[in-house]
Amino acid sequence: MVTLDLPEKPGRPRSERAHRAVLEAVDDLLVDEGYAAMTMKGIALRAGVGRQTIYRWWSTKAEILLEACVEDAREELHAPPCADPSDDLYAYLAVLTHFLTVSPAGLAYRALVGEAQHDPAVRDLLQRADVLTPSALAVLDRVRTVAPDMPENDLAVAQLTGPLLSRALISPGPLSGELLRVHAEGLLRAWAER
Amino acid sequence: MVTLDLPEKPGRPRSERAHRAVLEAVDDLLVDEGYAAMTMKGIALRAGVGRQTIYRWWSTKAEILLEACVEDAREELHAPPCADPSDDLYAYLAVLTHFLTVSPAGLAYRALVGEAQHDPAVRDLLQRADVLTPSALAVLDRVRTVAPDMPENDLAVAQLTGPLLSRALISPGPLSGELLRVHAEGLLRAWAER
Amino acid sequence: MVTLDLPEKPGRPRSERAHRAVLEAVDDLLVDEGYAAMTMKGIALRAGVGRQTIYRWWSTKAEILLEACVEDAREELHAPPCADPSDDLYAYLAVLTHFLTVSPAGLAYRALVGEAQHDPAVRDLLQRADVLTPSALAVLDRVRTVAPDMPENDLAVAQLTGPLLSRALISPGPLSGELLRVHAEGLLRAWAER
Amino acid sequence: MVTLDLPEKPGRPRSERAHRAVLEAVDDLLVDEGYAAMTMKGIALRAGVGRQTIYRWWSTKAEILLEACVEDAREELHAPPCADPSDDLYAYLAVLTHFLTVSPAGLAYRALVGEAQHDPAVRDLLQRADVLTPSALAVLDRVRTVAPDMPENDLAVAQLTGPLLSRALISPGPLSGELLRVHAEGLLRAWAER
DNA sequence: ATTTAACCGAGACGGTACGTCTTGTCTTATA
DNA sequence: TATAAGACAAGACGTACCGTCTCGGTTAAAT
Repeated sequence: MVTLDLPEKPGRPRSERAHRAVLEAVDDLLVDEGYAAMTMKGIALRAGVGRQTIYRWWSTKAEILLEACVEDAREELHAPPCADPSDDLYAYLAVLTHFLTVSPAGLAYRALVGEAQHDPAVRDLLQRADVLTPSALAVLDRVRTVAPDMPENDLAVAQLTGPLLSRALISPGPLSGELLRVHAEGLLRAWAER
Repeated sequence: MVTLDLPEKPGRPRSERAHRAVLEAVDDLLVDEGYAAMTMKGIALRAGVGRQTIYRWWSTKAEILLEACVEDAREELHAPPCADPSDDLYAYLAVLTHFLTVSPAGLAYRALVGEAQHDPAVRDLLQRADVLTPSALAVLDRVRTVAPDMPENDLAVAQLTGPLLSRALISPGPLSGELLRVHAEGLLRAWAER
Repeated sequence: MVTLDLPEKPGRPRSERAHRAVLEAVDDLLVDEGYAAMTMKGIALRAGVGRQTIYRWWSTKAEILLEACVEDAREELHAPPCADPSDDLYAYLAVLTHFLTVSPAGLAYRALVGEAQHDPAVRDLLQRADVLTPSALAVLDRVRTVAPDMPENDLAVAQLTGPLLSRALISPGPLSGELLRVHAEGLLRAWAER
Repeated sequence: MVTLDLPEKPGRPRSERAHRAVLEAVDDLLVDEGYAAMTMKGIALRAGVGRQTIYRWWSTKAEILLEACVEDAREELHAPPCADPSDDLYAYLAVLTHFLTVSPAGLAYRALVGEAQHDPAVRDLLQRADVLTPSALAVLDRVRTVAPDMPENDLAVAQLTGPLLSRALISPGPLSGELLRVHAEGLLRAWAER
């Protein structure tokens, strides 16, 4: 019998423990202390990890944030399809609001959007790995049949998610569920056959 | 006859020159170097002003930014009323897009929104002195007569401005004029009598 | 008859109140807060005087200190002559020790000597207006008849005052009265006919 | 067999290069620019060292000065014993004068004495680590046999070194060699059997 | 009685040093 | 060779004081 060893590199292998610890430390710090207090030193300390280890695997704080939120985001932004288009949109708006205003992953996402305003590199990073768009497109595709006048994706996504996102970025509380329902129905009327 | 002298306090009066210089330096630095490179030291140097002079009149960088954009914003976001509601909305969306994507004042505003994600104090500041809402409400009031189903201000403002703002914060280019027109008409349909 | 009016300058004359207030503020601050906390700003505040008023009459903090101690020093360092040379020297050493270790004027003098180590201009000032030498020379002149081998003034003054001054500058407490007596008698033996 | 490993703490060890560089920079700056111009920033720059590195190992400028002079002082203040007591005292007075008026280490010492007049903490520091006393005591011990009436160390050291120190702190030039000889012989007469 | 000029207090001005903080790199010993 | 610990150079931070300037107001001699 032949043993099929993977051609492992020499030396000590990457510590998955350290990897996870960093991502969790970022989430924790973000929730406990806020973004401003979240320094590289602090992350390393909280994670029980050497500072150099962080720089070895991520170039910038933004990359850590992105990795810290992107997986959770995919999961949290999945709304189960509903038969009724209004319900479908509403369900999505509800999970989106939850993500943006409650979830630690959403907190990381907002921090990332914030950093993007200060640093073009982060802006690029955020555009290449957009967190919201795929889930929004999935919903739009489902309701497209009953929304024949839906504009091109660019605008439709902005109309769907923009009000919630800008609200989450600027105002203190989330839009109420009732208003989310109003928004969903407004979109359907706007996109209905003329 | 009684002379009504103002009870001016003693001491050298505040230098309006220094005040203006700081606000202009902030705008210039933001455009030339970007937010990340905009340090207090740099502002003081660019303005030809002592560092303490800045701290005397503003507590934080955010306060300078706010003052640097709030006046320009009021002016730039004023769209002349149009007879046709669609034109009215469209005209506003056009100046808003210009503000958010081209104007230095809009650049300052976006930097401020960014900082608000990192610092709760800035978030409060931004909520108390919101830059976009007043101009948006002015337009909404004008079209309200032909939009009987317009929801409460909170949501209506978000529907009107949110797609443009979130777009400006995340994506590289502005929405085209054509899409702005589509957005305006969509809003009117959404808000039309059922 | 010719009137010999002083050619007084026009304008408001110098305020003697402010002059006194500054000198007293310096003494008070030195005693209450210590030299390090004695800033120009603090002196002006304590004296209830404008900052510019201080700079109008004194160029440096050292000049204020000098004026604050030089008069008191002349008075405090006057020891009444004694018939016995040993008593004469001892009496002077006693008032000198008191001046150097207890008197506010001596505190100012030590502060000045300290500043002289950091600033050549203060060193010059101190050399031109030496505070200790005149009083020391007065005593030396009185005992010279019974001290035929007293060296030239330069060294004799240093031998008389140096041990006390250096002690006051470096060590915590003053030399005891007993030791002052021993020092006085040692000097007389050193200066006695060989 | 038991290995006696030192329980070294982990992490990068202190850089001896930086340590030396700071001490040398202090000496250089003191000689080149004077104490007043010797800032922490300047020391760091001259030494090619981060500012924090200085604060990591020394609390105050005074501690740096002390370390910068204390080793040199020990070396420079060592006068080889002479058979003749007068020669012995004279040799010490000569090296002491050289230290106080010419040597960079002496310059640092004088700056330290100056700072001690402004800051009680420096005064304490200087008392605990007195620079002159040990060398003076060494000489006094050697001549004690021919100076039976030498007073207690406190006063004897002050009589020996005080005139030179106070002279160095206040007057421009050093005492001449001739006067040093006179001083030495005066001390021996003062301390001779009555 | 006005005018004039130097004085006075208060306090803002442009600078600069302070001591602390964070960043990204480096240098150890250990695993 | 990856790791945790931690020292390193660099430089921004907000505070304090420096000496100058700019006010409105006061005081007294010269008009």
